[in-house]
Amino acid sequence: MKSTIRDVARMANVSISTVSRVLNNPDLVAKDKREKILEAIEQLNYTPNALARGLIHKRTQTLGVIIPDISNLFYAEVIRGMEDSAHESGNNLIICNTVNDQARRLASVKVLSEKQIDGIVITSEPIYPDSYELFRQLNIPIVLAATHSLEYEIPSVRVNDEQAAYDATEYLIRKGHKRIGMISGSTLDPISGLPRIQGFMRALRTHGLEAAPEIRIEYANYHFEESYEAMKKLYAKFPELTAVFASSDERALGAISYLHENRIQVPEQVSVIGFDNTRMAGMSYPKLTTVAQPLYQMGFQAVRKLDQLINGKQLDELRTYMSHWIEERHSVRDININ
Amino acid sequence: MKSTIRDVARMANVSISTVSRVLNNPDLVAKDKREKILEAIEQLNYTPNALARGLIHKRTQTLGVIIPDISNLFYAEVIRGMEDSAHESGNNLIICNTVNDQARRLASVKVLSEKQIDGIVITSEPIYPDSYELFRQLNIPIVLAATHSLEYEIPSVRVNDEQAAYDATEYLIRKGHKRIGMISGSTLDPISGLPRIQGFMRALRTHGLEAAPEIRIEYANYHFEESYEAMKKLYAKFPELTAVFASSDERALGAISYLHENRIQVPEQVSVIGFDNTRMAGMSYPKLTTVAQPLYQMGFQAVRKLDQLINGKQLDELRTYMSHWIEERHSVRDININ
DNA sequence: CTGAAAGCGCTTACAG
DNA sequence: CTGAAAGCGCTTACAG
Repeated sequence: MKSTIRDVARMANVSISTVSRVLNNPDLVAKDKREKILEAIEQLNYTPNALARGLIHKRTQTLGVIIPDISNLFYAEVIRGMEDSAHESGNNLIICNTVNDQARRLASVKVLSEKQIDGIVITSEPIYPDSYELFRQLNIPIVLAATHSLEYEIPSVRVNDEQAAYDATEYLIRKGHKRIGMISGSTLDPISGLPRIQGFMRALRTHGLEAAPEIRIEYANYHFEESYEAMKKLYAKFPELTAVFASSDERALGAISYLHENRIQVPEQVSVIGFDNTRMAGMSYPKLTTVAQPLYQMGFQAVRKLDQLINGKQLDELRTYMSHWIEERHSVRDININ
Repeated sequence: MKSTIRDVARMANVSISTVSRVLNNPDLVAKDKREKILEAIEQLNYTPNALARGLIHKRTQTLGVIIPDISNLFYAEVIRGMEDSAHESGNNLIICNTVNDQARRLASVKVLSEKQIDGIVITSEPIYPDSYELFRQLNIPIVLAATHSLEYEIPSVRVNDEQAAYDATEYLIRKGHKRIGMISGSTLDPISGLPRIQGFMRALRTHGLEAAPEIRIEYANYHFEESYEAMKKLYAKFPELTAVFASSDERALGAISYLHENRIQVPEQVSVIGFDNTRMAGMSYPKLTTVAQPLYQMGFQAVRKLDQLINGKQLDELRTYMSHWIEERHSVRDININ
């Protein structure tokens, strides 16, 4: 059996109040008693029960994290950042994988709330009215990571997807490409879909190219296989293309796989730029040039922000946009050169 | 403020005992009261406080998971399996990333214990005496995933690494390879190191080939970059090799990267087989033939086993060895054929 | 400096 | 069927 504060008190011949004090405010306790108590604690291997503490303090030092699909490599670095940040602020993370299911998502939030976690970071999901209603009801601090909400006043940490997509496209244009295609998430997807499409098209227009989304864009969910198929279709309807902007690394690898299998050289014949800079990007062949999101930092900052929110600190800004950059590797060719 | 059982009782004009009963044993309560209480619960958006419950039941329905490096893609599928299993048995998972640091590992276990989690699954780590001592002291159910302990009686779920390495090597031999090299983890690593080396050498010997580890084996930690270097060294000292067994997918990709960059065709000139079957294996070029571990199932079963342990059920077996298989893709060439 | 008491939000015998 | 009481393991005014 685990020993309790009562056992310690008995062994040290003091009241439980005094034991509690040496734990929380040792200066208030006379030296001799303090030492005897410390010794008893040691002997009994006593550790305070965090449930009892939580009940009193209304704080559990535990945070919830909602993730749509934890097997997506995108989250590996994000979670690592969250973990480090949590560790730094003395918190633990309960991670809930919602399998992209709104019902399971709401259920998870409810359970987390029952467990009295101090706050939740929600990743990658758009915030629907029923979610927001639940958050309000539960009155629980929320931070969004890799997503945001313009309708609601919820703190968030993400990259400016529209601009990042613009930059990716412009990068290709600077490298001399004009016949650029895109493999994108659905237009209904407010994160890796719509804004990146908008950025893509804005860059084309800005540089005097026709956007022509019907022929330039092909859609795929975030899986490799579907992106492979999308590349196939894209190539079929737009065979003159010299470059592809894939709106995630996994999509880029799916595209590259199709190209390889059809003996189309990357980047000699077709250049590919990805998005995310997951760890895979550095392991593929050719190594993937990609729009880097600061994945670790996004996770780190999201938890940091949540911790500030919980502690009633003034947030520097409601919606934080972290900076992205182009991580140049070997999958894009500069056409100007030859 | 969150409403409590007291608020519900007041609104429904009953005692808190009765409210508690409709929550835990509704049949014991008269229908009219029950309905009134349910209504009050609805109105107040009442949800029971899991801390208070946990304090009484000595159960939190929360499990701890210790992971050495969560950014390692190996864990993506494992955690997904754990999550699904936990969800099935009504548990949540607190995930602790220990950054491969024994001090942080022990600290994590202590915090988890203070939070009264019901059990812990530990992944990939060898069990040192000080760990075991702590587990004993804390008297907390433990299950090992992707590792095991022969010294201690701790339940575990893993693959038979020695046999899996044997099979990988034999697979290469069957494909006509004799000059086979290996990129391995350290001999000190009891998981991805020693047993896989032993399996590798046993296969060579069984098939009448000299093991000659000094020239056949090069070492690398689990990172891509180091494996790239290892491949370079291996190739330098053993240039006649026609195949390499890399003891993880990431090591395999590092090796392939080196080969690509030096215009050595994979698999035409050198075949590569990996280990793990992480999601990357299907996304590389060429797609990686690899020894598949049932990652999702390992995670799922580990949590399942832990749940059984917690509920005092008889375990089917202390040490579960899950079956592996060779996932044939395109990185190994059959030399016999031409 | 220290102990007794009240209380955090629940559950569960015990009486009636 | 229902309520009062004790108790889970703590913390924190309050008195002394």
